[in-house]
Parts: sequence; structure tokens; C-alpha cells
Amino acid sequence: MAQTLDTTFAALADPTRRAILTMLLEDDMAVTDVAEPFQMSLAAISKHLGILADAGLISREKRGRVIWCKLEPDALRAATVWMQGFGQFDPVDLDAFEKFLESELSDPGFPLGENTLGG
Amino acid sequence: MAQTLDTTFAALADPTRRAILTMLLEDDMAVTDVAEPFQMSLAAISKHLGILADAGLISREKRGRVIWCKLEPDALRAATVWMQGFGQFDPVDLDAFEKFLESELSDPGFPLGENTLGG
DNA sequence: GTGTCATTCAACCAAACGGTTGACGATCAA
DNA sequence: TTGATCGTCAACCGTTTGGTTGAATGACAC
Repeated sequence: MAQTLDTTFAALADPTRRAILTMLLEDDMAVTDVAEPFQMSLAAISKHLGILADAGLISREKRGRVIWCKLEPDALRAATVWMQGFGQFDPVDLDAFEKFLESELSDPGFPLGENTLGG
Repeated sequence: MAQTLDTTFAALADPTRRAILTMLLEDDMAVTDVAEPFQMSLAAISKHLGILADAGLISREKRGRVIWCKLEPDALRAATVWMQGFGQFDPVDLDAFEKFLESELSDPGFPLGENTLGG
């Protein structure tokens, strides 16, 4: 909710959190399911989700006893504008990103828990 | 030099370091001159510059007894691609960035040392 | 050489970070 | 009501971060 460049970039600086965002790009997920591929405690994942939510990068909605996590890509807007201003390179190569996502989500992918996703 | 998303985003997460990058966008600068607008020690700024250099976001070249700092915007490429992949919004609004820079660099701008530049 | 300027290094500090465990409140199912 | 599941909270722990100070290095100027 803070929505500052500070919190946005800090949230993105952790590979576990980037991996979570990548998973949520596919579909909304319950907290337990988010935690499943990682070899760390549910409480740790819950903290990461809190940080992502504070940065506005995800939202959480409680339905029954399950909390659903949803990507909020608009939160990246300010940060993207900031970075593009420095980069000044040609239109970003989204094909490269697609390939990156494929290799991350499909194949060996998770379980991770340590360094992954370009970290 | 590390050039990972981890180090890039971590480097960008600090408002002082983003301010330094903004200054370097105007021109190359000596370490002492970089430090001048901030109300913190030269050693602290030197550390920040080290972090930016480790992330590949700046380079440092020694000429005589002066070390010149230079922006290396290409280091933002991987991070920009990553973020754009999530954002999926329309071409980024560079006009907004120009205005942002104006307001940051010209008017009250520095001295800062705490929270600034959208932090 | 002597001094001065530009920058980093080393040691230290408080606060924040990323993780753990165990207890807890809510919700569903029997 | 009892019990299992979902998720967070609270306390703790070791490491990292962002800052300080003072000493050390390197390069110019006299």
C-alpha cells in the first residue's frame, strides 16, 4: 500500500519474492499453494507476501479460510517509468521475457528456496 | 559487476542511490562533488557508489587523484525487461519522467540526505 | 620532502532483514 | 463438540545494511 519506489524496489530485490510474483502471473493462488514449492516455512512465505502487499504488488482476499493472492501489476508502473527514463533504450524486448518465463515456470523451475529467477 | 536482478533492485531501493543516479544522468561527476549535496559523510557516499558500481549501474575511472563516476544505463536493461513483462501496460510515459527529473534536479532538489526522489 | 586534497579502509554501531519455532484465532468438516 | 486445516502473530536469532569516526593511501603543489 505504501507504493513508493523504495518499497517497490526493495520488494523486488529478493529472489523468493520475484519467484512468487512469477507464479502469480499464471494465476491467483492460496498462501499455502504459494508456499508449497519453497523449502522454507509457511510463516516465512507469509512475511514475503506481506512485504509484496505493502508494496502494492499483490492484493490478498480472504474467502472462507483461504486467502487468495492476486498480482497487481499496476504497482510496477512508477518504477518502470523511473527505470525507462534511465535506460533510454529501444522498446523493451518482450520476447526475451516470454522465453525467460518459460524456462522459469516449466522446466526445472521449482523447488527453489534459494537463489533462482535470475538472482 | 555482479549484474543480477538481486543486486540491481537492491541498489535501486535506496533513495540516496537513486538521487546519485539522477545526478549522474546530467553529467559525470567526481566523488566529492557527488557527496556535496548530501548531509552525510563522504565515506557513506563512497559506500553507496561502491554498491552502485557492484551492480554495474555506474563505472568509476581514476584520473589523477580524482575518481570520475559515470552512469551505465545498460545495467538496467535486464531489470527493465523483467518489470515490463509484468507491467504489460502501454508504452511508458517518458514525458512524465522528464517532468519528474525537472522537479528533482532544478528547484528545491537537494540538499537531501533523507527521503527524496519519490522515496 | 612537506603539506594538502581526494578517496578508501577498518572498526564500530543501531536498525532492518530473512529466517526459525511455537502458540494462536478462524474456518470448515465430522 | 471435536478435530484438522489455513494463515498470522510474537519472540527470537544471525546476518546485512546504512551510517559514523579516525586512520591510511595516493596524487598534486610548493
